[in-house]
Amino acid sequence: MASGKSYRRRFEHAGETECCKRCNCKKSKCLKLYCECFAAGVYCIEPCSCQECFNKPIHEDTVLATRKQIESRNPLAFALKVIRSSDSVPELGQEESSKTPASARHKRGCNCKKSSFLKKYCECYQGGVGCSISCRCEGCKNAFGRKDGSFIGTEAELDEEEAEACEKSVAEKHQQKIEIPKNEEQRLDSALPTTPLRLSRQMVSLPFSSKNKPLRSSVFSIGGSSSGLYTSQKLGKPNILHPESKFERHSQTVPEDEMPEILQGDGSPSTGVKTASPNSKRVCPPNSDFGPSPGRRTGRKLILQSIPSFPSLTPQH
DNA sequence: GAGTTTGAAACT
DNA sequence: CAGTTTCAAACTC
Repeated sequence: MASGKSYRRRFEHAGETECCKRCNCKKSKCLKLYCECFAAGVYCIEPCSCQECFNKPIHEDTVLATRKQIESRNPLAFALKVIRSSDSVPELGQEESSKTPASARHKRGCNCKKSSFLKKYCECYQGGVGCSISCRCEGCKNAFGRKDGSFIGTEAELDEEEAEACEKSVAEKHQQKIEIPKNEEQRLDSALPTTPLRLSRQMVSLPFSSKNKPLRSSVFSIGGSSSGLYTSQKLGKPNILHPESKFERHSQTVPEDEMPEILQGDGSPSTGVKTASPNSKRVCPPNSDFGPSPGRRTGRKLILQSIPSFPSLTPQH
């Protein structure tokens, strides 16, 4: 019920974004990071409202080339936006749901000036992680951790001067409107202040520390990876990702039963399952239809390249 | 649904 | 590296 609704809300976005991304690009041709699909490493699909889209299997060459270019400039461009800190998850896979340490941090940090971490404009907010030193945000009200490292709860924040300033303008206007969404708040409640908004399971990144096997990517490829991932089989070595990024990738989120599209740039030749359908039309994961089943961890995200591992088998439940 | 706001990405 | 422009999402009305 109530929670269900909130959940839904959240998932509505998440669903679109993660499951079947639907962009509305008009000028970027979906070949820039502006495009959510492209940024996520997936091809645009029917639901997208983009125009002059080049982010399609048909233009694979272009897509991969562009990706390469972007990555050459910023290797982390396609990496997860949120990464985990070192002391994160000692053991996840068991019950991370309630204890996800939000040591996760936004990769590059945000530069918010007006949203004060209170709106989705903030990438940290979107990722549900705390701001870090890398952030240059002003008046940050991130409850999961401010850039200076203070994770204090809301109380302290409010007192902060900077927050005050910002808060003034913002809060004044929406006073009760903004603030962290209720459903999230609830979660926070029981969790540590640094707990991520909701990526408990969604973005959980697996620390490779675990013994998870390097994982058999075959599984993914077999399963249904056929969808829209960029598989670079054409480019001999599209392996855009270097060992370096591997780290990040490792911490990718765990694909749920339904994995949309994985970016397999790793180039595993063996897994050249790319577009399975002749039409290359990609459909959203079957059972999920973004359906936010309250009881299930809807978490499914696309994974870039090497898919890490799956904690055994979704012990969640 | 149209218009505004916002901050990342891209460009210079 | 910093400033500006471009862009599409988030948000508001």
